[in-house]
Amino acid sequence: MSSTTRKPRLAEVAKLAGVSPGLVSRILNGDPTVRARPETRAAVLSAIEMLNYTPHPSARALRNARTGLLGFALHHVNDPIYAEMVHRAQSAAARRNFSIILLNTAELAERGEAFRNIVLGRRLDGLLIQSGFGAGEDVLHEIARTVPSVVFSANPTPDMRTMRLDDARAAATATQHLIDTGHTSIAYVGAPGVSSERRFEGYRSTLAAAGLPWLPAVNGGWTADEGHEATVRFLGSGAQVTAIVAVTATTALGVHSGIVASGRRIPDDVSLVSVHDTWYARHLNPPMTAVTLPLGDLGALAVAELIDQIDTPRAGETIVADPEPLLVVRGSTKPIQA
Amino acid sequence: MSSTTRKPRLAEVAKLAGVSPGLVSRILNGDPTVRARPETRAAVLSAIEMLNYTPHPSARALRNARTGLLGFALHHVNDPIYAEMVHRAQSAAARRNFSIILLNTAELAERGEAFRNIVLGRRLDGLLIQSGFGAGEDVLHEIARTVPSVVFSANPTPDMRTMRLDDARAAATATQHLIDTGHTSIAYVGAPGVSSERRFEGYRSTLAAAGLPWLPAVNGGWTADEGHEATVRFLGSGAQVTAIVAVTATTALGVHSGIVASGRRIPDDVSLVSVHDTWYARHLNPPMTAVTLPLGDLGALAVAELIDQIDTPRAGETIVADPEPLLVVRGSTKPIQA
DNA sequence: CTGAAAGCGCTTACAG
DNA sequence: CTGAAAGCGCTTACAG
Repeated sequence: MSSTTRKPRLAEVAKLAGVSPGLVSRILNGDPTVRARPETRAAVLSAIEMLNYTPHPSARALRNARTGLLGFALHHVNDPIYAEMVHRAQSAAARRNFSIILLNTAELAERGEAFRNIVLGRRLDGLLIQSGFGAGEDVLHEIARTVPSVVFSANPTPDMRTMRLDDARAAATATQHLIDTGHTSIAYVGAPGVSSERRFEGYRSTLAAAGLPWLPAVNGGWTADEGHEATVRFLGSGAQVTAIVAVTATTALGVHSGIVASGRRIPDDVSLVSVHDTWYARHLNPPMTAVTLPLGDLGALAVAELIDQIDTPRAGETIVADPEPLLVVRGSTKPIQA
Repeated sequence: MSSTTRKPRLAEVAKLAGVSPGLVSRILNGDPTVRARPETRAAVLSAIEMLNYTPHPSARALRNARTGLLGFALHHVNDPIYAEMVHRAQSAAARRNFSIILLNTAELAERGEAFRNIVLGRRLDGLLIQSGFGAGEDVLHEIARTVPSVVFSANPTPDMRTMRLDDARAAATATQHLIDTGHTSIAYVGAPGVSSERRFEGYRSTLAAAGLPWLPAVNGGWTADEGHEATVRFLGSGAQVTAIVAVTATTALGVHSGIVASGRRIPDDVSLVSVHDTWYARHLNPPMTAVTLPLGDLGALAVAELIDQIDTPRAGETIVADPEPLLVVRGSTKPIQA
């Protein structure tokens, strides 16, 4: 049982190799000033190997004021869009010997104590923050100013590196597709938070530019269940739209089922476009037309960006990425006069 | 800019309160032998408050040989079932002042180096391991023996605390539902790994017990895309089944779309039951009948169990939880003679 | 070029 | 009951 064997320390490696602890440390960290004889170096390396030595991260962290830990503050880990993002962020971090700690935005925003304990208390090296999904985000932004951070947000936030997602443009792309295929009566199902407001604005302005009427946002929330309820209510109240733009992939799924539950057909009676594409979109019946934003890539990019920032601090508002939204046409939309 | 202000140390709190560092530490940690005068204690507390003091976790970790970090090794964070589990595990951990670090099983199994650096190197206090989904898991089990762990698995693994999911029973419940509603020609769409094999066995034995024929598992993989391809091939090859049991929620979605793509109707031509229920099941068209296993609860429970185990080590194979699979009947199944 | 020593910020036996 | 001191395992200026 190796479970009872204590882990070897640097000093033991040094003793075994017949050198000082300092030298082992220097070799381990690739100190360029080290000019140890090849056989000395080999002895150190083989001692490390022999003892299966691994440096103690807490000791290192204490010395270096670096934990190798990145926090990822999310509203919904179980949102497929962000799950993918987390997944990619984790891989990118691991490749650079960082680890990702999961943080819950709601918990953080609610309990100042949690924020203090976990974010400040853990001495995280950096923070990724999903923003724009609700109230209480001021707290998060405050945190973001005390530690290197990348914020995923529609609004470039002053004094913060933000990874911009062009919400408005994505919604505009979705809306334009519907206009291009002859729809003139188009609704938007949204959710609370700035992100949705921006998408609504993309929807509204695109319709306005085309000289078409727009409707106030139908409040659907960020989940499929909420999207479903909102859609059933909306269509049940006699709304005569021929097309809907949904704020995100989860909500869109609920809108999808809500349209069906209301006894209308997709796309014959109502066309549907989702902002955000995800793995399940193509498996729906009918498959969901969607606007792709490469959030997985952004997750990886944000980690790279964040680690760079930790190494060489830079301040200020920076738009790091701003990918072009891509339309993927599937079965949930069809031209109005077809 | 508080970003430049150094964080206060224990010693500074002590100075401000006019006591020794040791006493502050004792008060902070609720040492029961402390009998400080109320005003002394108050002075300490208010000094902490005033400086917004937070103990340095690396210093503590170094002293206590405890990091407060739990690793969660997963195959697919973006699988909705496990995303939910991670979410709940995170909450449960946060409540006990532990943090969850995301680990990728595939990376761990592939690169021994990653395993060494991250799992041993990080000195994680404990490990949650999703098992049964592929090859190379021996490495994981080896790790699990060196640090307090809880393994999610069908098979209680020797020398490990395992949180058992009764895969076989869940699949049996799904299959029995189909038998009860008159189906006699039922297929199973599976995936690689022990988990799926166990579910297959549940399927097979239930049919056998009913005197009905069973088919070899259709290999669908753990994703919707794979489930889709496998189903299209399977049905395209002229299979005459009237019902399918799918290994998990993601695969089931692909089977769903695969049936539709093959020109058959759900449930009129083919009924479909998913092992595992998830948030999107009810939003499909038609909604998916599923067998619920409370994986979210298990995630939370596993964390509690793990932390207990860290506090008071216990060894050996233990079946920690074994919830009853619950059938949720929705629109994707219907009686054969209806 | 390498070794000895101090110190990162805690906690806790040991004295008093 | 509380303080002074040692030590957790590293890293790195400082000597040599």
